[in-house]
Amino acid sequence: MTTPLADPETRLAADDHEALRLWLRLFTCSTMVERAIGTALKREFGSSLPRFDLLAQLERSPAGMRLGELSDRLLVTGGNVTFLVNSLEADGLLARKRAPADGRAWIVQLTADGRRAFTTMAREHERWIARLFGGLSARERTQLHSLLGSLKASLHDEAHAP
Amino acid sequence: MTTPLADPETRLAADDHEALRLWLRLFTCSTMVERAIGTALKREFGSSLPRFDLLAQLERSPAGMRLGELSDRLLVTGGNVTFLVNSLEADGLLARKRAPADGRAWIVQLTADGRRAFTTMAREHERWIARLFGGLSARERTQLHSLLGSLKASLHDEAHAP
DNA sequence: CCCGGATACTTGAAACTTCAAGGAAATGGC
DNA sequence: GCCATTTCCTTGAAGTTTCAAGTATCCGGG
Repeated sequence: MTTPLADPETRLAADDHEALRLWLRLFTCSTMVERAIGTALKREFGSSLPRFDLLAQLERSPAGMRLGELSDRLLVTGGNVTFLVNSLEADGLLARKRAPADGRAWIVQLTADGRRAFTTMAREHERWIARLFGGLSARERTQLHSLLGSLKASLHDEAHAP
Repeated sequence: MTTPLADPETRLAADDHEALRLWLRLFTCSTMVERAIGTALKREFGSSLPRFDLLAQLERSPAGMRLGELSDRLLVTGGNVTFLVNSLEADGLLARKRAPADGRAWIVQLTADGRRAFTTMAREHERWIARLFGGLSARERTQLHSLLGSLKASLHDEAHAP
């Protein structure tokens, strides 16, 4: 029997499988953390990860943010942002106001209640995250952060390439 | 000015933020890949990532698989598996049969159509994955795979700890 | 000014997901 | 054997997300 595993085609297939396993593992880790955090947010605060993430974006933007920008940052569709903003607005955690120079756009901004609610959740949230990633050493976390940075940059290029 | 950044409390807070940034990056990478693959699956085959993932599990288990096992592997609830299996069964891609020694359980298995459909999609899927992760060097992919392996193991411990 | 095309957001339908409750079957102690 | 408990799956309601289509507004060229 010859050495079938060394020919280019087979090697390419092997590379593909290797990337596939990498993706599967990335997906699993992300899902496990998502579920842990989502469950805890619901249990402790009756909230959810998407709601928390949206509030987190607003908290970083004291001047407020357009729905479209939220859509870009949260990596979800515009319709979903509308849904989430409506819900959070109904709960009094954020407020819409008209964009100054654009009659089509809205600016959303945390209310005092929203800031308070987010701060409370964020404190616990950080503890959960620190615990979930505490199984890795500081060095491992740094390496992982760096590698994911490269991946993110290359994914971004990829998305703008076609 | 003293060295406020070195006291234990501040250091802990800094660690928390560091873990938070790591989580944010992990989440972003995972979401970007998910959306790229999901969009392509819908565009090319009118399918979706959850459906593809379920078929992928079955393809690895020629003898078939219980719904509960699918639930564990896909990291989704039982109700969700029932929904997906019903849908894929209606499309003729998989078949239910009774579990031999357990009257409560079902075994689901790919049909010939299901295997054919999965194979077609999987070929393209691997290309997309290879392309999405192609921005990393082989060495980077290996390192990332290894670090995510550690994270996954520690998350698993964490989930069984309380 | 006005029109065609882009942009910002909303809407409604369908897909997906979770949760809680429930039916049927297995399991273990007695 | 029998009953309490657990396990496996299904169901129905509620919530979330996407997609495609629609409305209103802005922008640039004529």
